[in-house]
Amino acid sequence: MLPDFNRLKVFYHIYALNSIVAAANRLHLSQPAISQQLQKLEAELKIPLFTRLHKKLVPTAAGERLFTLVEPFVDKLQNEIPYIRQPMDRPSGLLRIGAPREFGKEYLPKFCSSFRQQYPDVTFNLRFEESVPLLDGVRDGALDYALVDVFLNQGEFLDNSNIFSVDPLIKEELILVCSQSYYKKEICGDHSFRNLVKKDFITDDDEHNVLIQWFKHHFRKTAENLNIVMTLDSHEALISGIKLGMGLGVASAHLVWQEVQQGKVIPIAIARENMVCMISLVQLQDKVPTLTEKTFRDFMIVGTQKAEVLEWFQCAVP
Amino acid sequence: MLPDFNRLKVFYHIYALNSIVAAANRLHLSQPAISQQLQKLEAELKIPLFTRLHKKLVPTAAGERLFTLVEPFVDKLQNEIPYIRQPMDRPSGLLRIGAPREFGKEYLPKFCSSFRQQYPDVTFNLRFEESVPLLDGVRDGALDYALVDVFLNQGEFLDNSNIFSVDPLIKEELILVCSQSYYKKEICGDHSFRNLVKKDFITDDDEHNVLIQWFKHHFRKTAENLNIVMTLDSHEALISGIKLGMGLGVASAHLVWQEVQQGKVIPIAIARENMVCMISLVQLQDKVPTLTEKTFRDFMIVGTQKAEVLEWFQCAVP
DNA sequence: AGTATAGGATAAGTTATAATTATGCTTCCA
DNA sequence: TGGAAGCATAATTATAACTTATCCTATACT
Repeated sequence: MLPDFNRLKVFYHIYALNSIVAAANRLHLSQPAISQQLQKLEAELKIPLFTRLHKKLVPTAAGERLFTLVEPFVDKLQNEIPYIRQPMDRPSGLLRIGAPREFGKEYLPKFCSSFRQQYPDVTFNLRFEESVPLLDGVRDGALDYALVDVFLNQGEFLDNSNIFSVDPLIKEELILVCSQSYYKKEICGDHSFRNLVKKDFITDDDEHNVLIQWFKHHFRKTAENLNIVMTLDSHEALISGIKLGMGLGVASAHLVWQEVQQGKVIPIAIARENMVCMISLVQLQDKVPTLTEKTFRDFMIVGTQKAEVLEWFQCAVP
Repeated sequence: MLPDFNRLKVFYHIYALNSIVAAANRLHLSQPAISQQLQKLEAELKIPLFTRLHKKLVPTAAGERLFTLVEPFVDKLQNEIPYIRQPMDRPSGLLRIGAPREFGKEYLPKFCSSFRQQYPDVTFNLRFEESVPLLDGVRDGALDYALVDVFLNQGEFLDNSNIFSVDPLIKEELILVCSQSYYKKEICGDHSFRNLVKKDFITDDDEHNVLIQWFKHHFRKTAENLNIVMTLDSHEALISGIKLGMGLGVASAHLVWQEVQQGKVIPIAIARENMVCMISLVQLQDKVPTLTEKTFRDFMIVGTQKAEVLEWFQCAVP
C-alpha cells in the first residue's frame, strides 16, 4: 500500500535539510504542520524515519532507504517540470502510420527512410490495410497518421470527417477499366451510361462508393443497383480481378498504366476529364500533434511535391 | 514549482489504465474524484495531459513525458515499500567510528580490515580524537560509534551517560608514572598520599578526572588542588611529557610497558590493585542501530576477546 | 429510428484532512 | 539563571478531497 505522496515530498525536504523548521520555511508552512505530516507518514509506514534528539533529527535506516527512493524522483521532477510544456527540441520517438498496401509497399518506406536520415531518433511502425480500418485506427488513437484516398468533394467518402484533419498530398486519377477480352465481348466501344450500368462490376470498397462516384462524375447520374459480382479486400486484388476479365472496376490510373499501354487493360474513356482523388494524410483533429508528428506531416507535404515523386503518379491516360 | 504529488499518483493510474473509471476503481474512489484531480493537475501544469475522445483518452506529448518521469518512481516505490521495515540482509554502507589517536592508529584499522574481509560492502570513516569531541560527535549524529575510556564506576567520567549505550570491550590498566630522573629527585620511594599530592602533574584531560580517579582509587581520598603543570591534548603527548620529566601522569599501562621495562619510566606502585578502565564502544542509545552497526558491534565485542588481542593490553605491571 | 449503455465532465454539498495558533518540553548557551 | 531554539502536542479553522446527482454524447443493439 503506497503512502501519501505529498508526505513523501515533505519527508524529502526534512531529510535534505535535516530540520523540520527549515523544511517548513522552504515549503512556506508552519513547523507543526510539517511535524504532524512527518508523524503521519511514520504512522502510515509503521516505522520511525528519524530518531529525535534535542534540536536534532538523525535518520533511521528506514529513513535513509526511503530517501534513496524519493530523492532521484524529486530532483528529476524539479528539473523537468519547467520544461513539460515545451515541445521536444528535436523529433524523436515512434510514429505509427497506416497506408494502403500498394502505397505502403512501394512508396512509404522511401519516405520514412528519407525522414530518418534527417531525424534518426524517429522510429516507425507501419501498417498496411485498406482505408476503413486505418481510419478506425486513427480514431482509436492506435495510429498517428493514415494515408487514404479522399475525394475532392469531401464528406461523401470520408465518414466523420469532422473528427479528422486532412492534408492532401498526391493527386491520383481513377479510371474505369476492364480486360481486353471483357471489352471486346461486353463493351464494343459503347461507352454510354445505359450500356455500362448493365455490366458486371468488381470493387474493393464495401459500399462501392468509388463506383457511384465515378458514374456521378462522368454522367451526372446516380448508378443504382449496380451488379457487383465481387468485392475484394484490396486494390491489388481488384486489379487482378479486372485483369482476369471478371468485370469493370475503378482503378488508380498509375497502378494499371503499364497494362493499359500493353493493351491488356482497356480504359473506358469518356469526354469529361478523369475523376481525381487525393492521397491524403489524415490525423485526429482534436489531438495536439507532437513536434515529431508536425515535422513528419510537413515532410510529407513537401516531399510529395517533388518532381520525381509526382512522376510516379502521372500517366497520360486519355 | 512542483505539482501536487498525490495527483501524480492519480495520473499514473489513469495513464496506465487509459481510463478514468478504471483508475477510480483501482484507487477505490469515485470517477468524478479522479476526473477532477486530473483536471486540477492539468490546471497546475497549465497543459492538457490527455486528449479527450468519446470514452477514450489519448495522451498528449506532455502526458507522455510526465509518465516517463512518474512511472519508474511509482513502480520502484511499490516494490520497495513493503520491505522498508526489513533490515538489509547484509551489512553494507558507511560506518563512522571515532577513537583515541593511539588506539586508532595501532589497532582500529586492524579490526576494520578484518571486518571488511567478512563484509566487503562496508566502508569506514575513521576519526582520531580525544574522548570528549568523540562523544560530541556521537551525540550530534556525526559518528556512529566512538571508542572511549569508561571507568568501571560509571557516571563519573562519561557525562550524560543516559543518552549513550556502552559496550565494554577491553580492560586497560592505568598507572601513575614519571620519568626515572623525576622519581629520583622528587619521589625517592615515598609513595604516600601526602608526598604525591605535592608534586607536579601533567594530564590529557581538561578536567583531570583521571588523576582524581586515580587518587580516589588508591587512597580513598579526593585529591584537591593538584598542581597541574601541563594539560595536553593527547595521551601520546602526555606520555612524551612524562618521559621528559615534567611530572607525574596517569598512563595506560600497555602504552608505557616498554619504557617501564627499560627503567626509563617508573610506576608508582601502591599495595592496592591497579586502577582499571574499559575501552568501550559507545553509541547513541535512542538511535535504532542498523544491521551494519549491530554487526560491527558484535564483531568488536567478540574480536576484542581473542587471545592475541588481549595480549596487546596485558603487562605484568606491579 | 429509437433505446440502452458507457465513459468523461460538471455542480453542489459533505466529509476529512491540512494547516494554523497557542503552548509545552527540553537542551544549550551566554 | 534566563532566553533561545527546535521538536511535539492540542484545539481550532480553513481548505481540499471526495461523494452524490446529473448532464452530454457517441456507440451499439434491437
